[in-house]
Amino acid sequence: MPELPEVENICRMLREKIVGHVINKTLVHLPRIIRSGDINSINGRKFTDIYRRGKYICFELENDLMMYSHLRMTGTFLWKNDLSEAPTHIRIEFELDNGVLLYRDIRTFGGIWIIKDGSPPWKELGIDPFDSEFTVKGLRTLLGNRKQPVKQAILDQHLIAGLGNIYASEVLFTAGIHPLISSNSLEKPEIKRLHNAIMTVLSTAIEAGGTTFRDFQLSNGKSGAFQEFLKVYARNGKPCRICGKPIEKIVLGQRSTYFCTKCQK
DNA sequence: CTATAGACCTGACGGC
DNA sequence: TGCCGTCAGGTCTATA
Repeated sequence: MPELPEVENICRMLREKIVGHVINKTLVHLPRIIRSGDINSINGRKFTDIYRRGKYICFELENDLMMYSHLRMTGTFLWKNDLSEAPTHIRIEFELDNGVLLYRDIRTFGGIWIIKDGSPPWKELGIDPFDSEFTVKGLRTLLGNRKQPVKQAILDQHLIAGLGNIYASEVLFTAGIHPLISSNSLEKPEIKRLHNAIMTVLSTAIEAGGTTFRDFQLSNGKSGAFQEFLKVYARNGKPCRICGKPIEKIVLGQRSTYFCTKCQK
């Protein structure tokens, strides 16, 4: 499902379409997607901004009204000028004055929160890697407090918000760090490499339009391209792009984890 | 506090 | 063709 780069691309695409435009009508096909608030309270309101915090999408509307969304495994927002070719698995439709915003979600794990004058739906979301306060020193402090395997630590949204299962494996490969290494045993040079890898991998993935597996679609209905550049994720048994040794797959915290035993120590 | 398994869902794929 | 098990980009909750 969407991780930081995919969510960032969705926000960028939607910003051009929805900001400054009014929601005329909302159609809810699957009510349990709405986790809190009154969905109809957004009707007649204008979107004033859209941005991202970790993997959450934050839609800002007039009158201090916020709509938040988390896409979980299979959610996405699609933009259509009209519904002549309606996609499947549409759970919520937002009719704007200039087109239609669709919330699509196959497995229906995602959610939408409508919040008026209140706090966001998350509690204790970790630092976003693109926040200027995300520094090597800060990362060292975060990881120094955990003894769990570093792969699980960087997946923990309470520490860093945005990395998911694909990019966690990719980042550790780029940093040359073994996923099972205890988080608090990392030395300063490794933390620095890890910080650098997080920024490089995420930035590159964002520019590539994110990663597309199965039928994930960006808001323009298209796929990302980063799957072509993955170095370890879902490449078990295939040769490491650096040393040629077959990529290993293990299960860590019930999540598939991929790495090269030679390049990651 | 940690660590683990299960739950929430739908669909694609491989094996028999 | 069909049935069954496994797996999937995430996160929350219950249990030991």
